[in-house]
Amino acid sequence: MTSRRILDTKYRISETAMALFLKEGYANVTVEAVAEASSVSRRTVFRHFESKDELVFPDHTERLGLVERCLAAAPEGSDPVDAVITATAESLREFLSRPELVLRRYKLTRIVPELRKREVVEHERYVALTRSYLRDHLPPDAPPFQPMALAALIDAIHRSALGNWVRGGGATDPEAELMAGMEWVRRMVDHQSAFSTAPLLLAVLPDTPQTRRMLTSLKDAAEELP
Amino acid sequence: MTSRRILDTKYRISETAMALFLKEGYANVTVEAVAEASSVSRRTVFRHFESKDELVFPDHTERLGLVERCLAAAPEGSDPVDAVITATAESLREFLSRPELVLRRYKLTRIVPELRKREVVEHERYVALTRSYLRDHLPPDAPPFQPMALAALIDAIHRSALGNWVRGGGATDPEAELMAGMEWVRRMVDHQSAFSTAPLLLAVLPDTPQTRRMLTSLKDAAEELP
DNA sequence: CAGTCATTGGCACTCAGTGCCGCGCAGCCA
DNA sequence: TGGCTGCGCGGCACTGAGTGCCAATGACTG
Repeated sequence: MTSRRILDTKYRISETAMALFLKEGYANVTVEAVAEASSVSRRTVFRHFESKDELVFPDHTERLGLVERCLAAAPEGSDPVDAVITATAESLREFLSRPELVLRRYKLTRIVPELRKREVVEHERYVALTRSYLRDHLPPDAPPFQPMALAALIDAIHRSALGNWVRGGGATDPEAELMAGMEWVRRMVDHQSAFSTAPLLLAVLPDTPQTRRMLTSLKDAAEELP
Repeated sequence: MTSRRILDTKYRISETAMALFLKEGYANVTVEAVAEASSVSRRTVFRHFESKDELVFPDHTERLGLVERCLAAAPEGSDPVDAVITATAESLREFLSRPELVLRRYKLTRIVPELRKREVVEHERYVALTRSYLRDHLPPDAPPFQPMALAALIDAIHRSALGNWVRGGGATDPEAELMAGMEWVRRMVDHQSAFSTAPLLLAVLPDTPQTRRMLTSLKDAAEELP
């Protein structure tokens, strides 16, 4: 286990680094300068961070562990897609618990291509986790691309909700957006499986105002289902 | 326009580099060594490639241009999702036109984390392209996460098909897999939009052998539609 | 033949990242 | 109190990626 004291200095270094990057530009700030501003040696910076760009993502490995624990804690027989959705919601909550960090990071990643690349790689680590979980827990008769597709889909919605929140300066409700998106996913997956396995009963009706009204009530009723 | 002569030396350097990386290990090969083995100077290597890891992805910028042209060539009123699917299929075909490059790259990216990261970043450039296209061409009443979600989904299926092909040593039919996955996407999206906009007509029927048979024929008929 | 553009080579320089060693400062035991 | 141990840190030297600058070579044009 990593001690609290180490985590403190790690976050301290990260904060001074991000402040410097924002003020002077990422390329214009050497690791040496970060070390000086943080009152540590250059060698110590590289003990806490693998590389210069990681200075902007001090929380990521922690969050990855959180998601891993979430997935492992899911009950045995439960729906794997639900488990991934829950873990994603947890990850989003964790993100929102450090709003200043997320907002400053956003500013940096929009400006500095190097950091944007790193952000993409970090997200991939997270997607890889959920993907392998889905691979292990999805029914074996599912199409082979489903684990990869669903993991990418869920991550995209996660990023979209978080992105809208950050772009809006904190005005939106990202957890609600996430849940709305996840409903979309759930419904799509359910529709899919309904057509392949469940006993669906269909009929063609004349297109009259009456039948249209019936359709509308059916649609409304369907959307209110759990 | 880049001249053919430049492209030739570029690919020549890339090939000798990949051979060296496979033989001696990525970290053990300096750019200096690549330059020597390619009979060019170190400076020239860095004129053709931005960085050492780009040596393994000499075709990527080309392919990105291909996708861009494909999307731009899509007819005005056509379905944007179809346009993206077509462009993705084109990109896959382009991939398959260099099987040796793809297979060697796969070996490298599985072994070398650095190169895997770079691969992820390269894919993100492609997803960003389709995402922004979808953002511009999807109907404005679509959910805000749809561009991001669909782009991620389509790319995931693309990667899955290509990945299965590479892992299988060239045994599978990636274009068929791609199309199957895209059918899945299309059906999911259509179900979704059918429920929200199109005049769908539904009725509940008694669950009898007759109605079940009718359902089966309906389902088969629906799957044969373009 | 002179001039221009494109491609390359060579050189020097910055800086990220690593290995190694020694120091200081806890805590722990006698 | 004194010695022992382990962890976190600083200092230093070194490799190698990536860049800027200028000169040289070669092809193409008027």
